[in-house]
Amino acid sequence: MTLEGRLVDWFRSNRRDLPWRRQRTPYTTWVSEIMLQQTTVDVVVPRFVAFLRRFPDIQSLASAEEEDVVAAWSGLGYYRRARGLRLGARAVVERFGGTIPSDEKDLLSLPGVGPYTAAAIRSLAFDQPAPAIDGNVARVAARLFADDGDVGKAGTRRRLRERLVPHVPEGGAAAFSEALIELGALVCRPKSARCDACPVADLCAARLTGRVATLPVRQPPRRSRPVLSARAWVERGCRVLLVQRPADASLLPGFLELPGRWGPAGENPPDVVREVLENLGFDDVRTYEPVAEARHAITHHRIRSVAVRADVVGAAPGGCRFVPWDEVDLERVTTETRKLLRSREASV
DNA sequence: GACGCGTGGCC
DNA sequence: TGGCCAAGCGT
Repeated sequence: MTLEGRLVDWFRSNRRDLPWRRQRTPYTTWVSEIMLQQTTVDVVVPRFVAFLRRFPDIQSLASAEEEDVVAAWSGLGYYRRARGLRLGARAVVERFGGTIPSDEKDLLSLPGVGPYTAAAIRSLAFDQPAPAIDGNVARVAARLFADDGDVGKAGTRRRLRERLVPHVPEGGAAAFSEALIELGALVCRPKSARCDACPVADLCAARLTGRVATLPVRQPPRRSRPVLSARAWVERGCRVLLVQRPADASLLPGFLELPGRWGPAGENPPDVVREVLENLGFDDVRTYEPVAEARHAITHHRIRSVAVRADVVGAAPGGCRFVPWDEVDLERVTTETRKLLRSREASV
């Protein structure tokens, strides 16, 4: 049987039951593909279901407030994706009469839709012969064709796509595209390729030349650096002091957090907290002992967060405010601060 | 083309 | 634990 025939057959009997496969529409495809960018399936599944409940169609998403869409994205990371999705929905309503386009150029004109997502929507939702090359498929194809180009480079991905396109079966573009993704996710794994379970192992050039373990080629990732994040824990009655990150911050714009800043690992948290509170405009800052600690990671940074209890005199200056505990909206708080709040809660 | 952008899980 | 990874995109 042909390569494509075996892949599609394998997919038919091995495909996972995932919510976006149950109701395959351009909208569900779009939302799920954006959520799945750099994000694992297990994390996405519950968030996808909740998001679809909250924004069941493109009109509801287009008319939603940005902060509500971002809140629905809470914990998924890469929040630009949420803002792009909402802007994209508005663009679809305004420019395409509310119908998600199937044309590649039209799709690429939507914010957050790049080569992968455009191909995914075209193939999965419209059955067009556009194999979607994500990390999984790049790995599968690099091994299948024994291509030793850097799969992180656009040129390599283009070449792999051109090698795959001739295999797209007539009337089976969606199954072919998704089968490649699924094979990469379930069988042709980065570390342990389960070639014994692979339907195309005997056609795989990497397998035939003993290079499965060394393909695909990719640039080594950058090293992560340790960071100390010192946070102020200021309570007043049943309220806690929070600041809102600037709307134009590149990292987590608009999110609420405990006042503080990142710094080198050697800094003294109480000193940093004092400095931060004084810079906010508070007088008579007193710091006490650390009350919560958490570990977090943001691309290339390993963060050790320490919350230091402090007292201040005077009203909250602009940009920060005392929020009643029962009104702290965890969906609008950074994950780092959420971890600190939870850690404190757990130890009380 | 390199870098910034989040997070959770796994070993 | 730290490194590595996961259905990328925008600049």
